[in-house]
Amino acid sequence: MNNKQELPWDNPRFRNWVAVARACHVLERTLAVKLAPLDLKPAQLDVLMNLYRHPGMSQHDLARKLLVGRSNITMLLPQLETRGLLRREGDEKDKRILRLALTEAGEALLMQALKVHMTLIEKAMSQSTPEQCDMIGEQMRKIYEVLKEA
Amino acid sequence: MNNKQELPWDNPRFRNWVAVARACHVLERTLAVKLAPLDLKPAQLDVLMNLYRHPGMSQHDLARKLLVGRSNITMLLPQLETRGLLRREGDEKDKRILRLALTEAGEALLMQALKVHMTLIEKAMSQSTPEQCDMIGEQMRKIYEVLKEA
DNA sequence: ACATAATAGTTCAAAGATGAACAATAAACA
DNA sequence: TGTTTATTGTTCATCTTTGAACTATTATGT
Repeated sequence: MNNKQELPWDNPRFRNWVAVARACHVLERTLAVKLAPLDLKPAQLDVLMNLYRHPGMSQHDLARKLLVGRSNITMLLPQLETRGLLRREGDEKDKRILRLALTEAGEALLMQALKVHMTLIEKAMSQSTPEQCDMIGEQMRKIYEVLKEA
Repeated sequence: MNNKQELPWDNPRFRNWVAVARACHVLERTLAVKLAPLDLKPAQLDVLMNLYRHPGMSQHDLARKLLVGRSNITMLLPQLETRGLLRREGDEKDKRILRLALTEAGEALLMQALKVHMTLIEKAMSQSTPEQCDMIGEQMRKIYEVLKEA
């Protein structure tokens, strides 16, 4: 009964992934701090970003994009809608669907927030050469594809 | 009044970091699902892993390692202690400190959980060559160092 | 057409995370 | 020594996140 399997910490893949997770975590926390002056949380920024790129999205689409439950979206949107950052209007053909879009104010705030986000990411990714950076992105997209339907 | 700054999505660093964040997110969610049979959450697994590698840690040390608040640890530990997975005993010299260590049961459960975790990470990181994998880890450790004191 | 199944969004209760205020203890320093 | 400052862990109120149950609407199949 020897359950001394090869310990994960000796495995490069394991150690390297842990580094990825830690970098992600610390960047997320830092982003939260930097966004505080705009009264915006990372999750809310994610919403604004997706609506900017995909106006007319449904809540269900948004939830899938953000990898969260639909109820999360339901709880998240009213905060932003009350602040006049986005609009929700029912679809003509399918009365179940609410189509989402940014307002002028939402777009303006997004631009400010993106500056903050971009600055932070620049600080992080400028550690790597452009080639390294692209390679990292490429591998991560592969990982996403492999795991998303698992 | 042209606030059409260069859009982040055109910036490789931005797009590639987004890929990192997405990969992290989906792996974390998948891990949560795979750990469910063991009645263990990713956050709890993080605790067990750290206690295995650093027995005798204080709660404060643990919180710093996990990048969370001390109160978070206070809320997290009783669940595991009640299940007999870890011990908390006061330090002799400094009566403020509680020293943490895994029990036999805790170590056994950790080994099972690590198998699950490792399988998942293998699946993710086997997309990359060993060289790519090491490079990714190296860059991520740099990012962590740059951001952790920001 | 009609019954059944699937989908979009909401509600609600439970669990998690966060930060400020607090008690106990230790360290620093006059 | 005695006073002040720091540190450790806890408590508590608040905010998020989550998943299951629910309503309303559309799609499917007979």
